[in-house]
Amino acid sequence: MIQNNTDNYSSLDTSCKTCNSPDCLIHKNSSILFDTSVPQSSTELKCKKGQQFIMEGAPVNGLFFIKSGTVKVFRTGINGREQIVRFAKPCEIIGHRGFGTQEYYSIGAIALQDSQLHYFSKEHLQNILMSNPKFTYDMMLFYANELNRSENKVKSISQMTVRERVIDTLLYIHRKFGDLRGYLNLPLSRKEYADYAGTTEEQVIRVFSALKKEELITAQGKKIGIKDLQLLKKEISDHNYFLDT
DNA sequence: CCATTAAATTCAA
DNA sequence: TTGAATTTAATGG
Repeated sequence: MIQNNTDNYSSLDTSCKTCNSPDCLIHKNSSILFDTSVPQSSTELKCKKGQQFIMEGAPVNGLFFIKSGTVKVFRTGINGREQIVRFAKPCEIIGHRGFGTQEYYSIGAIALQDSQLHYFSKEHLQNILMSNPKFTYDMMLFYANELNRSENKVKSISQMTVRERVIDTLLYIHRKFGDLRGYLNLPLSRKEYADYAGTTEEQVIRVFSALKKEELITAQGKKIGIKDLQLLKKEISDHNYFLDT
């Protein structure tokens, strides 16, 4: 049973080969980003599963870009409750919120799997942003998307029922990470679903059980399968509409 | 929310 | 590969 592609870790190269996405911000602009004439324009780091690479309150020195693996971005509330802001996959940027004016991160980030990250210093990026409209435009699109999603999330948390928020979370994971052999391609604990949906673990379990009984999803352990995407979508769209990414 | 049990994962031999 | 140890899910108070 050791046939899974767990990780091809060894192949390190600065050109981002693993990523073929034409939409990838870094890929599209790799020639400037990895400018070899600028010393230490980027550094690569590996991050083990469960390792936190952004601490809340730490000073912002640059941006992270995910090369491989997945990451959760969260904010800690007053009573220690964790609010997961988003899940990020390869080609995405982490830590951009504090980029411009803010001095300290208001979020933390933890690798959900062993991950490889690129780190770009603030200075290097600022230079590029000033001189390269194409890159700046791509960044702006990224920010716009993030803002859109973030506004949407506020709405969903304030207006939707627990059940709807859990379904919304499932759909979000499904859209973003897809499924593999019928299961969502991202193993998350119930707690993590809860932290994203803004509920408790128990509530998530309850909703999952109900959905299982209604044959809308299947679940064994952390493997969640979407059985009836259309019905789930329908249930959400009654109250709300949702958007991508 | 907490305690209990069932189930699943990890780890080491 | 197996099963003991640890972690995680599920249920009921």
